Amino acid sequence: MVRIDKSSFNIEHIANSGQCFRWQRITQNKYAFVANGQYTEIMTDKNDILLSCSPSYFEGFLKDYFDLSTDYFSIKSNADKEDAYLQNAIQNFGDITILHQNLWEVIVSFIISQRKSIPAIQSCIEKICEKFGKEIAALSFEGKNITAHDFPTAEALYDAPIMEIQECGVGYRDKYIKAAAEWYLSTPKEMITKESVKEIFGVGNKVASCIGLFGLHDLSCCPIDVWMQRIIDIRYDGNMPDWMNSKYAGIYQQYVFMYERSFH
DNA sequence: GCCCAGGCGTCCC
DNA sequence: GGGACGCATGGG
Repeated sequence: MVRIDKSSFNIEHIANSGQCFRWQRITQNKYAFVANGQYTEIMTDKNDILLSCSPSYFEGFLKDYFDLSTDYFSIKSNADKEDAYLQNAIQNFGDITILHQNLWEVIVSFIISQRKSIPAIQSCIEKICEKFGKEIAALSFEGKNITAHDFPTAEALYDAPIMEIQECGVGYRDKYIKAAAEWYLSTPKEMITKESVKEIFGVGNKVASCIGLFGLHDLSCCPIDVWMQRIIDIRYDGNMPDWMNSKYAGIYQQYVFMYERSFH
């Protein structure tokens, strides 16, 4: 078990942020997620956060996954003080970090995300993992045996019959997923950029921007989805605010995304 | 049943 | 370059 300082981030906000789809609530203050081929439980305990893993796993993977080395405090302090809407978003959701997720998982997840609600995306991805992902075993905080499924590899989805992918509720995106697997397996890793992912059939500007932000950790990426468009139209009177073109646009976008959704 | 969801490809101008 | 349209499916 690992105990860390809570002040850096809010697990409930991260779980509901729409950047990751495999964080599931177990109880009031406890979540579980699968990342890096491992099942981990995470919970709040007074002023700390507890993790159901070894210290070496935390140092070797989770510390980076949670993006604990980025200085979010200064990024938030540098946000435009004149922009009341952005400041309110930071006040309410500024405890979200941008996770370092697996690139392949992000590509597939955001291909699926198009024209789907977040709960629908989550259940869809869970079905894909159960069907094509390797089974993994782990222990809960209480020492109970847990079985979960890793996110499927590109090879697994490349080999999967398209009908079986379709059975996971992906709808017309089945062919996009196949195309992504083929592209990913045939493209050298160092050639993958927020621009080059648009070569994938089914990946446009918005999904590419999400891949850049969540999969490549390019914090300047600012995905313009229906919510951002609504915010530009309603909160900024049709004019794109400066922060959307700033170095840390992706982080501010995340806070604003959550803030605006909290009103609906 | 109805509406909409962290869009995209295609067609047309 | 931009606007209209169809798209599979599931949650609320």
